[in-house]
Amino acid sequence: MERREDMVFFSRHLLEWYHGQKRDLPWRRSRDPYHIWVSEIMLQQTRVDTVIPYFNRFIGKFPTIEALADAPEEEVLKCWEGLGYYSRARNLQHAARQVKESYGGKVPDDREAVFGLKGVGPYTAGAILSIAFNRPEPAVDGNVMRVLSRFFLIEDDIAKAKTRVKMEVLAKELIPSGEASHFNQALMEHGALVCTPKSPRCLVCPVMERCAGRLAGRETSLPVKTKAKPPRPETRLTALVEGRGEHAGRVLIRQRPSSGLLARMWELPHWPAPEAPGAGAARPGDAAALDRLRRSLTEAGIAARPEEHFMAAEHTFSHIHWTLQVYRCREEALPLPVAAEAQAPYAAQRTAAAEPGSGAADEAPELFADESGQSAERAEMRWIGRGDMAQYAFPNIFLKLLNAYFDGRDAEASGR
DNA sequence: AACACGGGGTA
DNA sequence: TACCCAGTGTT
Repeated sequence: MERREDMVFFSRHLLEWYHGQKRDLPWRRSRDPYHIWVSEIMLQQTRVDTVIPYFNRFIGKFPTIEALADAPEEEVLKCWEGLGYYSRARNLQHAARQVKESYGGKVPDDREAVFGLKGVGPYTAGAILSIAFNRPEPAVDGNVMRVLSRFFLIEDDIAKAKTRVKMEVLAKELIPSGEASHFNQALMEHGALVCTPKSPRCLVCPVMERCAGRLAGRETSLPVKTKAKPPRPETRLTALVEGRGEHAGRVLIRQRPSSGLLARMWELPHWPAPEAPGAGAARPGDAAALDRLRRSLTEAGIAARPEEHFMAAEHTFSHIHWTLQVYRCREEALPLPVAAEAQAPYAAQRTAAAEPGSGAADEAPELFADESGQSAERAEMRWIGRGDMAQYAFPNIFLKLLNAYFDGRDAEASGR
Protein backbone atom coordinates (compact mmCIF):
# COMPACT_ATOMS: atom_id res chain seq x y z
CA MET A 1 0.00 0.00 0.00
CA GLU A 2 1.26 3.41 -0.91
CA ARG A 3 0.33 4.90 2.39
CA ARG A 4 2.68 2.54 4.20
CA GLU A 5 5.56 3.76 2.07
CA ASP A 6 4.58 7.36 2.77
CA MET A 7 4.62 6.62 6.47
CA VAL A 8 8.12 5.23 6.39
CA PHE A 9 9.28 8.12 4.24
CA PHE A 10 7.67 10.65 6.57
CA SER A 11 9.18 9.21 9.74
CA ARG A 12 12.69 8.76 8.40
CA HIS A 13 12.97 12.23 6.87
CA LEU A 14 11.42 13.98 9.81
CA LEU A 15 13.82 12.28 12.20
CA GLU A 16 16.80 13.22 10.05
CA TRP A 17 15.61 16.79 9.82
CA TYR A 18 15.20 16.98 13.58
CA HIS A 19 18.75 15.89 14.24
CA GLY A 20 19.97 18.83 12.23
CA GLN A 21 17.39 21.44 13.23
CA LYS A 22 16.34 20.88 16.82
CA ARG A 23 16.43 23.92 19.03
CA ASP A 24 18.55 24.05 22.13
CA LEU A 25 15.89 24.29 24.83
CA PRO A 26 16.45 24.18 28.59
CA TRP A 27 14.42 21.01 29.08
CA ARG A 28 16.29 19.28 26.27
CA ARG A 29 19.51 19.66 28.25
CA SER A 30 18.14 17.42 30.96
CA ARG A 31 17.38 13.74 31.31
CA ASP A 32 15.32 14.38 34.44
CA PRO A 33 11.71 13.21 33.85
CA TYR A 34 10.60 15.90 36.31
CA HIS A 35 12.05 18.58 34.04
CA ILE A 36 10.29 17.06 31.02
CA TRP A 37 7.05 16.92 32.95
CA VAL A 38 7.20 20.55 34.10
CA SER A 39 8.05 21.73 30.59
CA GLU A 40 5.14 19.81 29.09
CA ILE A 41 2.65 21.26 31.56
CA MET A 42 3.93 24.77 30.86
CA LEU A 43 3.85 24.17 27.11
CA GLN A 44 0.14 23.37 27.18
CA GLN A 45 -1.49 26.32 25.38
CA THR A 46 1.75 28.28 25.65
CA ARG A 47 4.57 28.98 23.20
CA VAL A 48 8.14 27.91 23.73
CA ASP A 49 9.52 31.46 23.90
CA THR A 50 7.09 32.38 26.63
CA VAL A 51 7.79 29.24 28.62
CA ILE A 52 11.61 29.36 28.68
CA PRO A 53 12.06 32.02 31.40
CA TYR A 54 9.24 30.54 33.48
CA PHE A 55 10.74 27.07 33.21
CA ASN A 56 14.17 28.24 34.36
CA ARG A 57 12.75 30.15 37.30
CA PHE A 58 10.48 27.29 38.26
CA ILE A 59 13.21 24.65 38.23
CA GLY A 60 15.52 27.02 40.10
CA LYS A 61 12.94 27.48 42.81
CA PHE A 62 11.60 23.92 42.88
CA PRO A 63 14.56 21.78 41.78
CA THR A 64 12.99 18.48 42.76
CA ILE A 65 9.56 16.93 42.98
CA GLU A 66 9.90 16.92 46.72
CA ALA A 67 10.69 20.64 46.80
CA LEU A 68 7.56 21.30 44.74
CA ALA A 69 5.43 19.01 46.88
CA ASP A 70 6.60 20.74 50.06
CA ALA A 71 6.26 24.34 48.85
CA PRO A 72 3.42 26.64 49.91
CA GLU A 73 0.84 26.92 47.14
CA GLU A 74 1.21 30.72 47.02
CA GLU A 75 4.84 30.37 46.00
CA VAL A 76 3.95 28.00 43.19
CA LEU A 77 1.26 30.37 41.93
CA LYS A 78 3.60 33.35 42.18
CA CYS A 79 6.08 31.45 40.04
CA TRP A 80 3.31 30.90 37.49
CA GLU A 81 2.12 34.53 37.54
CA GLY A 82 1.47 35.80 34.01
CA LEU A 83 1.59 32.36 32.40
CA GLY A 84 -2.16 31.80 32.56
CA TYR A 85 -4.31 28.73 33.12
CA TYR A 86 -3.36 28.73 36.75
CA SER A 87 -5.02 25.41 37.48
CA ARG A 88 -2.05 23.90 35.66
CA ALA A 89 0.20 25.10 38.48
CA ARG A 90 -2.12 23.90 41.21
CA ASN A 91 -2.63 20.53 39.51
CA LEU A 92 1.11 20.16 39.00
CA GLN A 93 1.76 20.64 42.68
CA HIS A 94 -1.07 18.26 43.54
CA ALA A 95 0.54 15.69 41.23
CA ALA A 96 3.97 16.27 42.76
CA ARG A 97 2.41 15.34 46.09
CA GLN A 98 0.90 12.23 44.46
CA VAL A 99 4.35 11.25 43.17
CA LYS A 100 5.95 11.88 46.53
CA GLU A 101 3.34 9.84 48.39
CA SER A 102 2.76 6.98 45.98
CA TYR A 103 5.86 6.64 43.81
CA GLY A 104 8.72 7.46 46.16
CA GLY A 105 9.27 10.84 44.55
CA LYS A 106 10.13 9.37 41.14
CA VAL A 107 8.01 10.09 38.06
CA PRO A 108 6.39 6.74 37.26
CA ASP A 109 7.05 5.24 33.83
CA ASP A 110 3.94 3.18 33.24
CA ARG A 111 0.93 4.44 31.40
CA GLU A 112 -1.71 3.97 34.10
CA ALA A 113 0.33 5.73 36.77
CA VAL A 114 1.35 8.68 34.62
CA PHE A 115 -2.17 9.13 33.34
CA GLY A 116 -3.46 9.17 36.90
CA LEU A 117 -1.45 12.24 37.78
CA LYS A 118 -3.50 15.40 38.19
CA GLY A 119 -3.21 17.62 35.13
CA VAL A 120 -1.83 14.84 32.95
CA GLY A 121 -4.10 13.85 30.07
CA PRO A 122 -3.53 11.83 26.91
CA TYR A 123 -1.09 14.31 25.37
CA THR A 124 1.08 14.93 28.43
CA ALA A 125 1.13 11.27 29.41
CA GLY A 126 2.38 10.40 25.93
CA ALA A 127 4.93 13.22 26.01
CA ILE A 128 6.37 12.16 29.37
CA LEU A 129 6.47 8.46 28.49
CA SER A 130 8.04 9.00 25.09
CA ILE A 131 10.37 11.93 25.72
CA ALA A 132 11.58 10.98 29.18
CA PHE A 133 11.42 7.18 28.94
CA ASN A 134 11.52 6.57 25.18
CA ARG A 135 8.31 4.53 25.36
CA PRO A 136 6.56 4.17 21.99
CA GLU A 137 3.52 6.24 22.99
CA PRO A 138 1.97 8.91 20.79
CA ALA A 139 1.97 12.52 22.02
CA VAL A 140 -0.62 14.28 19.92
CA ASP A 141 -0.93 18.01 20.40
CA GLY A 142 -2.15 20.71 18.03
CA ASN A 143 1.14 20.80 16.15
CA VAL A 144 1.02 17.08 15.52
CA MET A 145 -2.59 17.15 14.35
CA ARG A 146 -1.76 19.97 11.96
CA VAL A 147 1.26 18.17 10.53
CA LEU A 148 -0.52 14.84 10.16
CA SER A 149 -3.70 16.33 8.74
CA ARG A 150 -1.65 18.04 6.02
CA PHE A 151 0.78 15.29 5.13
CA PHE A 152 -1.87 12.58 5.07
CA LEU A 153 -4.67 14.89 3.92
CA ILE A 154 -6.97 14.08 6.79
CA GLU A 155 -10.06 16.25 6.71
CA ASP A 156 -11.66 15.27 10.00
CA ASP A 157 -12.47 18.14 12.36
CA ILE A 158 -9.60 18.24 14.86
CA ALA A 159 -11.88 19.82 17.45
CA LYS A 160 -13.58 16.43 17.82
CA ALA A 161 -12.32 13.97 20.41
CA LYS A 162 -12.69 11.15 17.91
CA THR A 163 -10.22 12.81 15.57
CA ARG A 164 -7.59 13.02 18.27
CA VAL A 165 -7.94 9.30 18.91
CA LYS A 166 -7.57 8.59 15.20
CA MET A 167 -4.47 10.78 15.11
CA GLU A 168 -3.04 8.92 18.08
CA VAL A 169 -3.39 5.60 16.31
CA LEU A 170 -1.60 7.00 13.27
CA ALA A 171 1.07 8.79 15.33
CA LYS A 172 1.86 5.61 17.20
CA GLU A 173 2.29 3.65 13.99
CA LEU A 174 4.70 6.28 12.73
CA ILE A 175 7.17 5.96 15.59
CA PRO A 176 10.36 4.31 14.29
CA SER A 177 11.50 1.47 16.49
CA GLY A 178 13.48 2.71 19.48
CA GLU A 179 13.09 6.36 18.44
CA ALA A 180 9.97 7.45 20.31
CA SER A 181 11.65 10.31 22.15
CA HIS A 182 13.33 11.89 19.15
CA PHE A 183 10.50 11.20 16.76
CA ASN A 184 7.74 12.71 18.88
CA GLN A 185 9.86 15.79 19.45
CA ALA A 186 10.60 15.91 15.72
CA LEU A 187 6.90 15.93 14.95
CA MET A 188 6.19 18.82 17.29
CA GLU A 189 9.32 20.73 16.32
CA HIS A 190 8.33 20.46 12.68
CA GLY A 191 4.88 21.81 13.47
CA ALA A 192 6.39 24.70 15.38
CA LEU A 193 9.13 25.65 12.91
CA VAL A 194 8.05 24.54 9.44
CA CYS A 195 4.47 23.31 9.21
CA THR A 196 3.12 26.45 10.91
CA PRO A 197 -0.58 27.35 11.08
CA LYS A 198 -0.65 30.37 8.77
CA SER A 199 2.15 30.26 6.23
CA PRO A 200 3.80 26.85 6.26
CA ARG A 201 7.39 26.91 5.03
CA CYS A 202 6.82 24.18 2.47
CA LEU A 203 9.94 25.05 0.51
CA VAL A 204 12.19 23.95 3.36
CA CYS A 205 10.00 21.07 4.48
CA PRO A 206 11.83 17.74 4.56
CA VAL A 207 8.72 15.79 3.52
CA MET A 208 7.16 18.20 1.09
CA GLU A 209 7.45 15.98 -2.03
CA ARG A 210 5.00 13.52 -0.59
CA CYS A 211 2.79 15.85 1.41
CA ALA A 212 -0.72 15.01 0.24
CA GLY A 213 -2.11 18.28 1.57
CA ARG A 214 0.37 20.34 -0.37
CA LEU A 215 0.07 18.21 -3.52
CA ALA A 216 -3.65 18.93 -3.38
CA GLY A 217 -3.01 22.64 -2.81
CA ARG A 218 -4.77 22.35 0.52
CA GLU A 219 -1.94 23.07 2.94
CA THR A 220 -3.35 26.33 4.21
CA SER A 221 -6.90 25.06 4.54
CA LEU A 222 -5.86 22.19 6.79
CA PRO A 223 -6.45 21.18 9.47
CA VAL A 224 -10.22 21.48 9.46
CA LYS A 225 -11.41 22.88 12.75
CA THR A 226 -14.72 24.26 13.97
CA LYS A 227 -14.05 27.61 15.53
CA ALA A 228 -14.89 28.53 19.07
CA LYS A 229 -17.72 30.88 19.85
CA PRO A 230 -16.71 34.44 20.67
CA PRO A 231 -16.20 35.49 24.30
CA ARG A 232 -19.20 37.04 26.01
CA PRO A 233 -18.72 40.67 27.10
CA GLU A 234 -18.78 41.54 30.78
CA THR A 235 -18.39 44.95 32.37
CA ARG A 236 -17.16 45.01 35.96
CA LEU A 237 -17.00 47.89 38.43
CA THR A 238 -13.59 47.78 40.06
CA ALA A 239 -12.53 49.40 43.30
CA LEU A 240 -9.09 50.81 43.79
CA VAL A 241 -9.40 51.54 47.50
CA GLU A 242 -6.75 53.87 48.87
CA GLY A 243 -6.05 53.31 52.53
CA ARG A 244 -6.01 56.06 55.13
CA GLY A 245 -4.61 56.26 58.62
CA GLU A 246 -2.69 53.12 59.34
CA HIS A 247 -3.31 51.94 55.76
CA ALA A 248 -2.04 55.14 54.16
CA GLY A 249 -0.09 54.54 50.96
CA ARG A 250 -1.59 51.10 50.50
CA VAL A 251 -4.46 49.69 48.45
CA LEU A 252 -6.93 46.92 49.13
CA ILE A 253 -6.67 43.57 47.35
CA ARG A 254 -8.67 40.40 47.74
CA GLN A 255 -8.10 36.75 46.99
CA ARG A 256 -10.31 34.89 44.54
CA PRO A 257 -12.17 31.69 45.50
CA SER A 258 -10.34 28.39 45.35
CA SER A 259 -12.12 27.19 42.23
CA GLY A 260 -13.20 28.69 38.95
CA LEU A 261 -11.71 31.55 36.99
CA LEU A 262 -8.28 32.67 38.24
CA ALA A 263 -8.63 30.47 41.31
CA ARG A 264 -6.71 31.70 44.38
CA MET A 265 -5.19 34.62 42.53
CA TRP A 266 -5.25 38.14 44.01
CA GLU A 267 -7.08 41.07 42.47
CA LEU A 268 -8.71 44.42 43.03
CA PRO A 269 -12.28 43.93 44.23
CA HIS A 270 -14.81 44.12 41.40
CA TRP A 271 -18.48 43.40 40.77
CA PRO A 272 -20.75 43.11 37.75
CA ALA A 273 -21.83 46.47 36.37
CA PRO A 274 -25.57 47.00 36.11
CA GLU A 275 -26.93 45.89 32.75
CA ALA A 276 -27.02 48.85 30.43
CA PRO A 277 -30.75 49.38 29.79
CA GLY A 278 -30.54 51.40 26.60
CA ALA A 279 -28.09 51.45 23.75
CA GLY A 280 -25.60 53.51 25.78
CA ALA A 281 -23.49 51.18 27.88
CA ALA A 282 -22.61 52.18 31.41
CA ARG A 283 -20.40 55.22 31.02
CA PRO A 284 -17.26 55.55 33.10
CA GLY A 285 -18.54 58.47 35.17
CA ASP A 286 -22.12 57.30 35.43
CA ALA A 287 -23.68 58.27 38.73
CA ALA A 288 -25.61 55.01 38.77
CA ALA A 289 -22.39 53.06 38.40
CA LEU A 290 -20.84 54.98 41.25
CA ASP A 291 -23.81 54.27 43.43
CA ARG A 292 -23.82 50.62 42.51
CA LEU A 293 -20.14 50.31 43.40
CA ARG A 294 -20.74 52.04 46.73
CA ARG A 295 -23.37 49.44 47.59
CA SER A 296 -21.19 46.55 46.48
CA LEU A 297 -18.39 47.78 48.70
CA THR A 298 -20.74 47.98 51.66
CA GLU A 299 -22.11 44.51 51.05
CA ALA A 300 -18.59 43.15 50.93
CA GLY A 301 -17.87 44.75 54.30
CA ILE A 302 -15.50 47.30 52.84
CA ALA A 303 -15.86 50.77 54.32
CA ALA A 304 -14.93 52.91 51.35
CA ARG A 305 -16.46 55.56 49.13
CA PRO A 306 -16.02 55.67 45.35
CA GLU A 307 -14.67 59.07 44.40
CA GLU A 308 -13.78 59.24 40.73
CA HIS A 309 -13.22 57.20 37.62
CA PHE A 310 -9.57 56.19 37.40
CA MET A 311 -9.26 54.21 34.16
CA ALA A 312 -10.73 51.42 32.09
CA ALA A 313 -8.95 48.18 31.32
CA GLU A 314 -9.81 45.41 28.91
CA HIS A 315 -8.92 41.77 29.19
CA THR A 316 -9.97 38.89 27.00
CA PHE A 317 -10.10 35.34 28.26
CA SER A 318 -10.94 32.52 25.90
CA HIS A 319 -14.60 32.73 26.91
CA ILE A 320 -15.15 36.15 28.54
CA HIS A 321 -14.24 39.67 27.53
CA TRP A 322 -13.84 41.87 30.58
CA THR A 323 -14.13 45.61 30.60
CA LEU A 324 -13.03 46.84 34.00
CA GLN A 325 -14.17 50.34 34.94
CA VAL A 326 -11.83 51.24 37.74
CA TYR A 327 -12.78 53.80 40.38
CA ARG A 328 -10.52 55.40 42.91
CA CYS A 329 -12.14 54.94 46.33
CA ARG A 330 -11.28 56.39 49.73
CA GLU A 331 -11.20 54.23 52.78
CA GLU A 332 -13.82 55.56 55.19
CA ALA A 333 -13.27 56.21 58.83
CA LEU A 334 -11.32 53.77 60.89
CA PRO A 335 -9.05 51.07 59.71
CA LEU A 336 -11.35 48.15 59.63
CA PRO A 337 -9.87 44.73 59.80
CA VAL A 338 -11.51 43.85 56.52
CA ALA A 339 -11.97 40.22 57.31
CA ALA A 340 -13.52 41.09 60.64
CA GLU A 341 -16.84 39.66 61.57
CA ALA A 342 -19.28 42.41 62.39
CA GLN A 343 -19.14 44.49 59.21
CA ALA A 344 -20.46 41.98 56.70
CA PRO A 345 -24.25 42.11 56.57
CA TYR A 346 -24.44 38.45 55.70
CA ALA A 347 -22.14 37.32 58.48
CA ALA A 348 -25.15 35.71 60.09
CA GLN A 349 -25.53 33.39 57.14
CA ARG A 350 -22.20 31.79 57.78
CA THR A 351 -22.47 28.07 57.37
CA ALA A 352 -22.07 25.76 60.31
CA ALA A 353 -19.29 23.83 58.59
CA ALA A 354 -17.06 26.85 58.69
CA GLU A 355 -17.42 27.75 62.35
CA PRO A 356 -14.09 28.62 63.91
CA GLY A 357 -12.79 25.92 66.14
CA SER A 358 -14.25 23.21 63.98
CA GLY A 359 -10.74 21.93 63.48
CA ALA A 360 -10.39 22.39 59.76
CA ALA A 361 -10.51 26.16 60.03
CA ASP A 362 -7.03 26.60 58.58
CA GLU A 363 -7.64 24.62 55.44
CA ALA A 364 -11.31 25.23 54.81
CA PRO A 365 -12.19 28.77 53.80
CA GLU A 366 -15.11 30.23 55.68
CA LEU A 367 -18.33 30.03 53.78
CA PHE A 368 -20.96 32.69 53.24
CA ALA A 369 -23.85 33.30 50.95
CA ASP A 370 -22.81 35.38 47.96
CA GLU A 371 -24.82 37.88 45.95
CA SER A 372 -26.90 35.18 44.30
CA GLY A 373 -27.55 33.36 47.56
CA GLN A 374 -25.11 30.58 46.77
CA SER A 375 -22.66 29.40 49.34
CA ALA A 376 -19.35 31.13 48.72
CA GLU A 377 -16.01 31.61 50.37
CA ARG A 378 -15.41 34.74 52.34
CA ALA A 379 -12.71 36.55 50.45
CA GLU A 380 -9.37 37.13 52.12
CA MET A 381 -8.30 40.78 51.87
CA ARG A 382 -5.05 42.66 52.40
CA TRP A 383 -3.70 46.18 52.30
CA ILE A 384 -0.62 46.32 50.16
CA GLY A 385 1.96 48.81 48.95
CA ARG A 386 3.98 48.47 45.78
CA GLY A 387 6.67 46.49 47.58
CA ASP A 388 4.18 43.90 48.73
CA MET A 389 3.19 42.96 45.20
CA ALA A 390 6.10 40.50 45.09
CA GLN A 391 4.30 38.32 47.61
CA TYR A 392 0.98 37.93 45.86
CA ALA A 393 0.18 36.31 42.52
CA PHE A 394 -1.90 38.58 40.26
CA PRO A 395 -3.39 37.95 36.83
CA ASN A 396 -1.80 40.21 34.23
CA ILE A 397 -4.66 42.67 34.05
CA PHE A 398 -4.39 43.51 37.75
CA LEU A 399 -0.63 43.64 37.54
CA LYS A 400 -1.01 46.32 34.88
CA LEU A 401 -3.64 48.19 36.85
CA LEU A 402 -1.63 48.21 40.05
CA ASN A 403 1.56 49.24 38.28
CA ALA A 404 -0.29 52.01 36.47
CA TYR A 405 -1.66 53.25 39.77
CA PHE A 406 1.61 53.12 41.68
CA ASP A 407 3.51 54.66 38.75
CA GLY A 408 1.07 57.55 38.55
CA ARG A 409 1.09 58.11 42.26
CA ASP A 410 4.87 58.00 42.55
CA ALA A 411 5.26 60.36 39.59
CA GLU A 412 2.85 62.78 41.22
CA ALA A 413 4.69 62.58 44.52
CA SER A 414 8.12 63.23 43.01
CA GLY A 415 6.83 65.95 40.68
CA ARG A 416 6.01 68.31 43.56
C1' DA B 1 -20.05 16.38 23.96
C1' DA B 2 -19.85 21.00 25.58
C1' DC B 3 -17.91 24.22 28.28
C1' DA B 4 -14.42 26.42 31.56
C1' DC B 5 -9.92 27.91 31.87
C1' DG B 6 -5.18 32.97 30.27
C1' DG B 7 -2.26 35.05 27.76
C1' DG B 8 0.25 36.21 23.79
C1' DG B 9 1.08 35.84 18.90
C1' DT B 10 0.18 37.14 13.89
C1' DA B 11 -2.16 39.33 9.80
C1' DT C 1 -8.06 45.64 15.39
C1' DA C 2 -9.54 40.90 14.51
C1' DC C 3 -8.42 36.55 14.62
C1' DC C 4 -5.75 32.42 16.01
C1' DC C 5 -3.66 29.04 19.19
C1' DA C 6 -5.59 24.27 21.76
C1' DG C 7 -4.71 20.25 26.67
C1' DT C 8 -7.16 19.05 30.89
C1' DG C 9 -10.96 19.00 34.09
C1' DT C 10 -15.71 19.26 34.98
C1' DT C 11 -20.36 18.59 34.03
